[in-house]
Amino acid sequence: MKDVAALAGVGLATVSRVINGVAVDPHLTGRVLDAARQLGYRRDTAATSLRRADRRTSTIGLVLQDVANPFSSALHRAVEDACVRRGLLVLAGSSDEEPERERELLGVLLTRRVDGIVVVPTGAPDGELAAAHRDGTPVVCVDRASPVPGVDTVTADNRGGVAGAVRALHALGHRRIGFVADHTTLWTARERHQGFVEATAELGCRARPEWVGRDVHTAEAARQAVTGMFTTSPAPTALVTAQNWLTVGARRALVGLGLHHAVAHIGFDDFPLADMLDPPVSVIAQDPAEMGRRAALILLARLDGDDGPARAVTLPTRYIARGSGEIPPPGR
Amino acid sequence: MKDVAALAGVGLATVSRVINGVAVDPHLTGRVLDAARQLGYRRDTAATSLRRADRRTSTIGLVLQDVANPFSSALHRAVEDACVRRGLLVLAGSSDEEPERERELLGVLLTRRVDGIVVVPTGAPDGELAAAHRDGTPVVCVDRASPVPGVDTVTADNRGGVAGAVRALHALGHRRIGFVADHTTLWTARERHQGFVEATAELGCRARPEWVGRDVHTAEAARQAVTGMFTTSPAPTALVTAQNWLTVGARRALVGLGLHHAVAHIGFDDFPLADMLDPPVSVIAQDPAEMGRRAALILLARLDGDDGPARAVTLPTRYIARGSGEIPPPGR
DNA sequence: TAGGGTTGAGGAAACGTTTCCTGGCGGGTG
DNA sequence: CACCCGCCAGGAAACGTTTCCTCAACCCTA
Repeated sequence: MKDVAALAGVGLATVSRVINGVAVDPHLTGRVLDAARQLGYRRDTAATSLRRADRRTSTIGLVLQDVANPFSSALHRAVEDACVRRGLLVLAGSSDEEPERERELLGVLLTRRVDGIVVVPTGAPDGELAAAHRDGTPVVCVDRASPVPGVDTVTADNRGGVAGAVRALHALGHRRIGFVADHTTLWTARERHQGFVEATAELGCRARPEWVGRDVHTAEAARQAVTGMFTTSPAPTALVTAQNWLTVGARRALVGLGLHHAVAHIGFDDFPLADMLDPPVSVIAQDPAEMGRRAALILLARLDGDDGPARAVTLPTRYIARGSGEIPPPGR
Repeated sequence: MKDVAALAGVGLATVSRVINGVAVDPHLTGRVLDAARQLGYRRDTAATSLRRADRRTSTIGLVLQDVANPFSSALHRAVEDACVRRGLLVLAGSSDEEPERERELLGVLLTRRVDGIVVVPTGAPDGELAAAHRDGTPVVCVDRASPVPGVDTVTADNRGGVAGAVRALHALGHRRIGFVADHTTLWTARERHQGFVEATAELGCRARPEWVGRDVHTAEAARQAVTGMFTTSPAPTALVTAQNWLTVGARRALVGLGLHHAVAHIGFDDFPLADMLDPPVSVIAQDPAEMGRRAALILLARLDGDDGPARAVTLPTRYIARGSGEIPPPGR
């Protein structure tokens, strides 16, 4: 910058003004821009945000469960889209559901002085998250309830979604319904389980502990759990799986048992190619892109000075009937 | 930091030393750490990298085609994994195959003074990429050849992979083989097409222009192209699709025509659930995670001072026979 | 005991930028 | 014609760190 100023024969302040688009003698502006181009000048964001009055870095942090999970990457993309329009860059990382890693990641982001944070919280009490919120860095929790109070959240209607699926299965005549969910530490897993419990109770379905798998975290674990569930007697006639990978694992199990056309199955969260499996898989779809978009919009509003009370957006889920959920119980 | 120094009753330099783990009187260290904790002190990365001798920001940039594409997100994850171990943070963005967006993104990354860049280049001549390389910021191109010479690259053996698939189809008796590829601007699309052309020529297959679709960019476009291809006469008896979304589009087309068990089909690049379709889809698999890992390792080596000649790693592809590629031609 | 060497902490400069403040110049008015 | 006001560009301070340099204190040796 010093060199640019020297080459253009102006002061540093003028170069700064030109770079920042502040009105300046057009003649000087031209000289500065020429000099900058000639020297390949590039303003340093670190120094800029260090000195700037608002201390903004034009960067927001995004803490996902795993950038490679389709749900997460759709979310990532939606947040990115909302942010580029505002000239913000997204710093994304994977927590892998580990509270320790989440804290670490948040720490790094805060150290980088991000303007705001969008996080899919592991749910563990998190000092870093609380600190960020306390220090005035806007935080938005997506997909799951916030472990610290007073934070904006965007979640799906997990309970209602699962309950709706259970009711649909019941209406088809199913009375023995199995359920498989992720780690109990996860808010979504608990909510979905709760939705299942409430709906089955309300409908008077028989519930057996061996028809409910909890703390099932991978597709492979789901395959094993479902295989076990359907080789006991009596076995359920229908199944609800509470996460996309578990749904896939369950499909593998049912295909393996030759039951894929015999057992009704509804998964929570849509996934690519669900419509191309045999039979096509019915799902309770959430809209990760919309969740990301809403979260980003709230964050941007906070960055624009919105200091209203914490918002808690709940997005509806949508049942997509494709076939696997429309299989009647045997004998009907 | 000033406050910490005051509270601990030491100089700024001492606080800096303690924070950076430089040996200091254990008694003072304790006082400083206590004061820091008490005040919630957090060192500012911007200021740090501004002053630091090596000017390192502990951040690397990653420019992907689309963070939501499974290939990209697997790559992203692999790069992230390799980097966290070194305490580096990953700044990722989507170029959407638009050279303009790629330039913009690279510009923002360079302005942020990232330590290095991993990029899936659109292929358009890119001044920013060239500038980064020239200015000494290590750059590694993944998946595609670099538009600027002298840059490290990690690519898959696209040509060989497609040629192998064509040979396998030929060995099964297929003589009329269709091919669908992405935008001709993409290096991978050109390479894969080249592999197809070379292999068919070598084997003496009849080639018809209407059996080759190029510049097909979306799953829907692929569906239409393949539907058209298989409703002409004579139609191919086998099909190779050169990208994962095109493969999916082609599956939809074949299912729509009722030909999914009649036409042999091999896709380039594996995708989740390929094994669960009907029939399971045979693919030429590349290993995006390995590509990301290798790219990250090269980048880290460069950051460690490796200034050897540019490396060009070509990773082998692997044919995965699942069924769709093993369908013989009619009458055999 | 005195001097030199070594160790370790503090002060201040520097990193690249923005922003405040000052000073010069030009134009308008009395 | 002279004075005052306003505008605009330049100089310098400041942002939060690291690092160089200085200086004090201590120990060891002559």
